[in-house]
Amino acid sequence: MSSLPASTHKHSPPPVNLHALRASCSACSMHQLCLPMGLDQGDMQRLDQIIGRRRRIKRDQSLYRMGDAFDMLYAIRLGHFKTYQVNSNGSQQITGFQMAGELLGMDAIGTGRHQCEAVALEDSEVCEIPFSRLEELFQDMPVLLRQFHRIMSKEISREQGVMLTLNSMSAQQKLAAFLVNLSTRYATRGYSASRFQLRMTREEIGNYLGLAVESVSRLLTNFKKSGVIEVNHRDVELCDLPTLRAVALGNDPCA
Amino acid sequence: MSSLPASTHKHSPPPVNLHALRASCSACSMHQLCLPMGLDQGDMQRLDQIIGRRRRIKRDQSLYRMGDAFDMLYAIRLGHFKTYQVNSNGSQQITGFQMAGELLGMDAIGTGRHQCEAVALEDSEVCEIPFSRLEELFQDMPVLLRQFHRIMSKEISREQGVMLTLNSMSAQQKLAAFLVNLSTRYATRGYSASRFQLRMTREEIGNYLGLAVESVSRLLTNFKKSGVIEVNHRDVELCDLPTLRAVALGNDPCA
DNA sequence: CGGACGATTGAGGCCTCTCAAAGAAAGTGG
DNA sequence: CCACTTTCTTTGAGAGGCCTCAATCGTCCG
Repeated sequence: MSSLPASTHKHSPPPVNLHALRASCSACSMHQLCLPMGLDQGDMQRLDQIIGRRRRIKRDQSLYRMGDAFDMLYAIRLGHFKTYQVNSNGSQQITGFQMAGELLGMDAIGTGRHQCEAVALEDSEVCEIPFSRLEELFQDMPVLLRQFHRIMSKEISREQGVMLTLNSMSAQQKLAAFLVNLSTRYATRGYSASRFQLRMTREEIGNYLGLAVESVSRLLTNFKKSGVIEVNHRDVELCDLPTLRAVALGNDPCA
Repeated sequence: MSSLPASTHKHSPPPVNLHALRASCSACSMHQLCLPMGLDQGDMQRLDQIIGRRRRIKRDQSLYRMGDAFDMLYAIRLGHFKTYQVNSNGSQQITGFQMAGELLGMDAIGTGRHQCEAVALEDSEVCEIPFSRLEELFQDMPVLLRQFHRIMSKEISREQGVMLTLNSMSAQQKLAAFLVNLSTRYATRGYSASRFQLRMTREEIGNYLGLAVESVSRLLTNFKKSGVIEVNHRDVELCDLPTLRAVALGNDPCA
């Protein structure tokens, strides 16, 4: 970001035959989940025009770092990210795992600087959304503004849910809730609710949930032995989703 | 909210001599912290016009409940609130303590229903801000919109900070960080950073921080014995703020 | 004055962490 | 393609921080 002049928006529009390659919102499979949700064709094109480019982020690469100046929001087109804050000790605290269709960078609006760091969990792609230009669009496009508010509001709700999880659940409940949450989000995106790959390490899961790596590992093994899930490295199958949900709610059918 | 027809905005403007009583934004001591921050006189009056009334909420009374339809945001004029979600077990999880100048209800925008419950910790007053009318103002007042985004963004950041606190701090650190946080917020409002009253019970503090009441009590006693704080019931004095900050960061000068 | 609520203090137990080690997988360089 | 390193994961044993249970005390309020 800081390595580029702020002239991206001065690029002349690409020729029509390149339009598909440019990956417009209307062509994007995520547009029903993402910022353009609810926009008509015309408005979606206007949004497209301000989205500078799509950018590839390799695994383990940072999209932005703590303290970076805030210019852009990022919509994940493809792949997965984690966001984390850095503790006073220098250790990281993961605050969320984001997947395609989700927006990154909203926590930076308040101060103008990024409050956390976003790192790709696998090779990923994001759409860069210059925030000042987005603000201009807000003046003309109430539907877009409304959708933006919905997204920010839901992020607030999500974090409240995490607070509840962290504070009032046992380790077993936390992990069950985590798996159910992933399942739901994949289902929303048209993927299987019962089979998916974990994009993060056990350590990252533990960090997010406030558990030691060893606890995560042990709990996964326990779930496997109970027959609730099948797990092989990163591959997970939720064999008994109802039971897993029950565990997350604190009803332990094994006990 | 649901008990009133949505015709509040049809009220004719009050006579000028009642204007002061109506507690306009410009007359409010919180206007530099609250939604009207940065607005010029004219814009502030336009905002004033949509703010229906100020409403008194008695101690222990709900401002809104989980599942209530969302119409309004609320700006706290006076007093303190807690917000909490209700667990599957029926137990509550406090997600925040709010004081004058802070906005309540933002987590409801995403779904149109309140995701948590807000209860007054003492007799309080709020300004009711009809959200649909606020959205109309956004179209004409970019400065207001920007401030609104800043506020929402900061709420996201705040919750990320809480996640970090809950996950990676010892009980002692949590409580120290909690006291420092209150201190900072009171200082911002022109009150003493070192002497204030706790508006919440020990149990509510524990609930918020993920600690048992007994732990909170013990820790407060320890801090008192160490001479870092003075505490008498709800009255707290932070005698040694630097040390308290150090404790919050994980450096225990007593150890 | 008495009941309810909140706060404090003590004793004991459990859940989860820490420490330790080894196996498995993935990536690296020859 | 294989040896090597690094990273990730698993499993075991033990310790500790915080919770739970229980009782007492102080305060508020009807």
